[in-house]
Amino acid sequence: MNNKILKSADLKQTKKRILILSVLEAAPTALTVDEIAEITSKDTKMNLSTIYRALNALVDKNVVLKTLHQDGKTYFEINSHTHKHSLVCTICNKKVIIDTCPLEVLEQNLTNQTGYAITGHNLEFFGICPDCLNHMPEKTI
Amino acid sequence: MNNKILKSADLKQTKKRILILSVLEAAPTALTVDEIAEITSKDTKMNLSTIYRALNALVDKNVVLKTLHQDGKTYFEINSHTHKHSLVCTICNKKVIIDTCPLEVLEQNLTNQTGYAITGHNLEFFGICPDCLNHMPEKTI
DNA sequence: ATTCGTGCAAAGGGTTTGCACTATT
DNA sequence: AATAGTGCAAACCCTTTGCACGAAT
Repeated sequence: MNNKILKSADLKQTKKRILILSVLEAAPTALTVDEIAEITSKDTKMNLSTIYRALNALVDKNVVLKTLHQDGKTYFEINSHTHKHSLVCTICNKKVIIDTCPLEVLEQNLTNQTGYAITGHNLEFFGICPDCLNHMPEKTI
Repeated sequence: MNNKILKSADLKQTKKRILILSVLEAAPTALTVDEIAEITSKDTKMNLSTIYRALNALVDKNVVLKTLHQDGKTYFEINSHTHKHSLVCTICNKKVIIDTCPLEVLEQNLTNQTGYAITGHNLEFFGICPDCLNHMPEKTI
């Protein structure tokens, strides 16, 4: 199946790209290059530039989505076209997926008001997760 | 007035910090360090690290907000506490400010669902502005 | 006088790129 | 055989940091 994705994206089907795609497909959330490297390393060693290049090729083909998060790292995920956002703990980085996106309506309004053809958006929530709240000294809350 | 901000933030009132603050206050939108350097250079030369350090000190005091955008640059703006988002043209980077934030309601729901204490969010819209739409060859639309 | 801000140059982290080599088609 | 992918090391961009000097309290 990943073969099909690569074929229709006009990319050669290499073991490494197939592996990267399968990792992204199995992931419940967007991953960084380091995370992908960590996961794939159990299977094959590959250079970070290989991962970057494979991902960027897939991004160009619109198979994968690329988003820069507030932690300074770029996250990659399969473009499922069913669009989700996340809520990240600013202390431990634990992440929860939000599966409703309330922004489509707003986008239509924005188009009407600004004339922009809106092609996407990026939304991240920040907060402190229940665990970190519990382990936090009183005075810092 | 900027003196007051600095004083109440427990920061020494230097010409450079006062200048940086006045630039941020005059700006209609969040600025990068380069933009701030460009503007302030008409007045005083200052090292980029000075700007970074001044801004980060103000961020620590919650006077200034810091956000990493999808272009890989960090944007700074006065924390007006009246919270806004932007719509950025992916071609020419022209930016429109959106002054309604529809997310506070959503945040409350998220808190109930996840137990996270939500401390903020980051939202950027992307699109193509009317000018760029006009100058665009048909086939690329 | 003390404390903190600043300039400079160097380092840092994440990402990209040039080149020679290897694999896929 | 031709084309595209990969590893390696170096370069890149933006941001941060150490240190010596200078300015604000």
